Amino acid sequence: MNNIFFKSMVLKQGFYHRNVLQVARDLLGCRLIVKSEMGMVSSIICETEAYDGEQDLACHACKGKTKRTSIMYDCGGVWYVYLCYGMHWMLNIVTGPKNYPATVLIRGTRDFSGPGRLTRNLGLDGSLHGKPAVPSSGLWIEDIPKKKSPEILTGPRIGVDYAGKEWAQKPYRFWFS
DNA sequence: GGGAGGATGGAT
DNA sequence: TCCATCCTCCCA
Repeated sequence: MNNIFFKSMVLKQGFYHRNVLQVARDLLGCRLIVKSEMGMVSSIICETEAYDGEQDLACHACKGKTKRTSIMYDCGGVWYVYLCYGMHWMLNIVTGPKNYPATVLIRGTRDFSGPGRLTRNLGLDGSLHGKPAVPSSGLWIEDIPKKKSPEILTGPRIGVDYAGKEWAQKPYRFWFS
């Protein structure tokens, strides 16, 4: 059965308090849900990237805690949204325990490819920054029971060559086959 | 206060 | 390959 209203479950905050690589994997196949005055829209997450702590030179927190990155030091389960190239909103979910800056970038869903187009099409922007991923915030994620585990592929993250060979090449991008 | 550059995407 | 477009961060 594919009855999402019957079987889907809002991801608990504890889901996000785990290792960022595990969260990035487990988010694949989950349903991202937006609720606004326009109604409710959802799409299955099919591509993510992990950014793992201050030692990760591709992670914004590699320069330490700043005004922009301070939200990454919160406990997992809140949205980290920032503007890229002056026009694209990037949607990330903070993961891990408090004071460990790690996030998962939601790069694409079944209906929208690319992190910039995803947010544009879903009408998401910086107003969500810092809010928790729960229904009352208007943006949250639900799990969908799967009959079998999907085959997950990994590869280097996109657009982070500046981070140096070691970190740019780590297989921190996850997507479906 | 200035300047460089960026977790993109669309046009050329 | 180029570039729109603007926020953040670093440096002076």
